[in-house]
Amino acid sequence: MKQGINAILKELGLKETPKRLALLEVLAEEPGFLSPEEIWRSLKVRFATIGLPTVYRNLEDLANRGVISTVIHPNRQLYYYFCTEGTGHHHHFICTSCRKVEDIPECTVAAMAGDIVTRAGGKITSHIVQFNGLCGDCLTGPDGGMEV
Amino acid sequence: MKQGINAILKELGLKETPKRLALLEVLAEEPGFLSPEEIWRSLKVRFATIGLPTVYRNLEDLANRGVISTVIHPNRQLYYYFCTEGTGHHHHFICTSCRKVEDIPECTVAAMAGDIVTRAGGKITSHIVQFNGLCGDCLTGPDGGMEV
DNA sequence: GCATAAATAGAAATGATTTCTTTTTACATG
DNA sequence: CATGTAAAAAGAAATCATTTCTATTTATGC
Repeated sequence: MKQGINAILKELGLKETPKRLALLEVLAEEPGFLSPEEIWRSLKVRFATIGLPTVYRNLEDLANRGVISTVIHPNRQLYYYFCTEGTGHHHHFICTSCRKVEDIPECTVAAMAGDIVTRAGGKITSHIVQFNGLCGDCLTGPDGGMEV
Repeated sequence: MKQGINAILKELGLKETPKRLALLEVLAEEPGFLSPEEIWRSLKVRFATIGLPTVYRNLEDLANRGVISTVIHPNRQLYYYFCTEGTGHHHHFICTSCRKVEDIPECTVAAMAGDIVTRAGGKITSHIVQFNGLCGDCLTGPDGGMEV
């Protein structure tokens, strides 16, 4: 597994720093999602000095490159998860109690809910389905997609 | 329209305060989504004294009761939108440029994207599809769904 | 080994959101 | 119409996740 991570970092042009590797190990060993602060606390056991900004920076970098994935919690905090499904874009079902993460195959939204319950046997309390982008006017208009 | 709002508030057991009514008017007249602070600035024109906490409190109350809906922006801020579709649960396509909000009917996720582009003529840059809930273990386990 | 760009520490700033306490107000009731 | 009461609001302050900044350190190619 460590070989795999090394190779991934090399591919992405990221340096193999001890802290970055440790951060990935922490995430890889955790079955559920973790908050930046939790990861930081875990890393402080191994490293006398490690700053929270370092954790945030690495998490953001790795998420942007698709190595790890983000979890939007109902409490609006950001959590991170090492997804074994690889870097392909897909969706998740998270348990807000034990933090387990299950992959969701593509299917009808309504059917998705039913499918999740069938396979995981749980209960869905809420879901977020939202598409972001530029509408036709903004795509072709004079200001051509300026972010607000 | 004002009659409608009055009736809605009465139904929900909310008092018809001038500021709450004005807040709803601001949202109703706005075609896109607004941030709490933008709403606050708009209301300060009409009210010499109105606190930002008042705006936050009202927005949260109204959203919890389904009168207005929330928009999760990629920047992780919370925006609000007066949805003319009524209180039924459905999904949105938001334009991050002009803030237009379009309703999404239920259909396949992949098809949804295509459908949105067909009807709105825009470009989808990202989307969030995430189900939240309790997995089977947590639902039936000893701690029976304690939130983490 | 050395140069260099990337990565980090540590402190500080940011900024959305919430909390707290006191005062005001809507409205049901008499 | 007066009034008691619980909801609503003001205003100030706190919270807290996240980001920014500058100086220092480190991984890696040559």
